[in-house]
Amino acid sequence: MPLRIYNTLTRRKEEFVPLHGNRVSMFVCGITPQDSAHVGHAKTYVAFDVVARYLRQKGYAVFYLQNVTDMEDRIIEKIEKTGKDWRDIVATYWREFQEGMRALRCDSVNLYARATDYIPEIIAQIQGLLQKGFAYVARDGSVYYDTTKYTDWGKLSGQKVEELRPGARVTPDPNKRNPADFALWKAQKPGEPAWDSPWGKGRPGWHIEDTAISIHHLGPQYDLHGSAVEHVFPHHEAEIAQAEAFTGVKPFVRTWMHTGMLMVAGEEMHKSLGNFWALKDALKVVSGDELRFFLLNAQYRSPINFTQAGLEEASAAYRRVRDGVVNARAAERVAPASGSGDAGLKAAVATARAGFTAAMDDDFNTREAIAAIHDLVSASNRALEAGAGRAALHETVEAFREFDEVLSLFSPPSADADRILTGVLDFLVQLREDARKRKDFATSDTIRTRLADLGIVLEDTKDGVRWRRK
RNA sequence: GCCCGGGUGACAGAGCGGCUAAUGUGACCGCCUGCAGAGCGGUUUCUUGGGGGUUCGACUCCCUCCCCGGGCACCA
Repeated sequence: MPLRIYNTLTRRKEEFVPLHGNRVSMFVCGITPQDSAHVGHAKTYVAFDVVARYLRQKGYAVFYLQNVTDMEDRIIEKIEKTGKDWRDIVATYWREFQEGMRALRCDSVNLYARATDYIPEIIAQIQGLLQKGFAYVARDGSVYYDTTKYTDWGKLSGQKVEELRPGARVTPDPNKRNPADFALWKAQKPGEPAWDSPWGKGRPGWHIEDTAISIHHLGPQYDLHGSAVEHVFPHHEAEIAQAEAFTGVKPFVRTWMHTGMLMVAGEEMHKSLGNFWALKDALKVVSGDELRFFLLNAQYRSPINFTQAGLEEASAAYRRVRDGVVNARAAERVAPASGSGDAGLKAAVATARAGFTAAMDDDFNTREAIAAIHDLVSASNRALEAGAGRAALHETVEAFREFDEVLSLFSPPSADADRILTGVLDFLVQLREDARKRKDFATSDTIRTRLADLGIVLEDTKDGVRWRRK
């Protein structure tokens, strides 16, 4: 079955066909490290992590590029507020972002490209736009894109220039010829970090780094560009205008993907609303795996409401799935050759695989994919009660592994650590079993209590004792 | 005002032209159990925002109204 992706450019789900054979180039707008990353960032990057993983599982050679806006207005504001060097600000929040990404298992990006490492490419692109007449130099040495010269302006967002309300949220820059124009290069103001350019000292505008970086690495046309919906206009509109004017190749990007917003208690998350959730604070309330599950428990284009109740529900559902997987793995180790639950379990594996693939092929519907996993967990639990054989359990465990290759929710963090832990626990479980046989419940309960304190839960079943992380 | 999304059981959230409308959470009952936990079985609740239309048939397509979220020129 072909993979279909909702393309913001055409407002339809389209069959995904890469430009160059099985190679896929994808670019996702990265962060500006000027403050703590928040749960909204997490939602977007978890979504695209899964996109990259699924494409790779389908056999595509994916190059996933993400930029880092390490010089921008908000960083300058931060300099003014804190008096710190911009490099320190960037380094601090970048480290924090990476820690967050690690906790969320987002590790599929091939290259994080920093804007300030691409000043020559940015300048070259601005020069090209000036030569082709799509840009002009203002009196202060800033360079602006002339949106009146670009006839496709608005094709991504469906906006018409004349219907927009200039200054609805931001005061128009007086240097611009038209309010729609946007800065390609910003002239230095006293004390600001700056780089040399043909127009004097200054720094890149917000939109130009993305096209300079992505065209440099991915070429004048590529497969996927992702970000959150809030960026459709003006940011992505500006990118299209820059790239297509500069290279003459249309469309700049074949498929534009946009994630839905994260809301807090039904409202947009904003510092000013006092409902801001930094990723690092959220990770104090839930584990990275639980948060990842929570975020994937909705299709990526849907908005998600970040609430305590929602998190608790996701944690409960997450544990059910994880424990089901852990129990199937444990049972496989000790399973007999065959069992009465085998036929049903094998059928359930086939159904779950088909369901998972169909869901993911339909615009990365992780919610439905998770439903398929739930079904297999139920079937596996049932089979465990009825008695399941090694082969059927192996297939089940293998299916879970395949699903986890994409969703990355419950694979153990380290195979080696897991092996040692398994050995130690097997030993303790044996000691406890001996005590129970002697009816020495004081000893057996002490072992269980102490392990529980350490976050390991022991469960007695008719097939023996199972353990799992709390 | 204009441009996008969306409104489905107690809650979260799929399905988007045709079988009793997934799945999970919650609640309740039962089974299992030294105790506990998890699991299993069962029950609980939706005719799909309102109205109109197309069709043999619509949650699913079209029109209209209401409501919610996002964007409207430097937010992932």
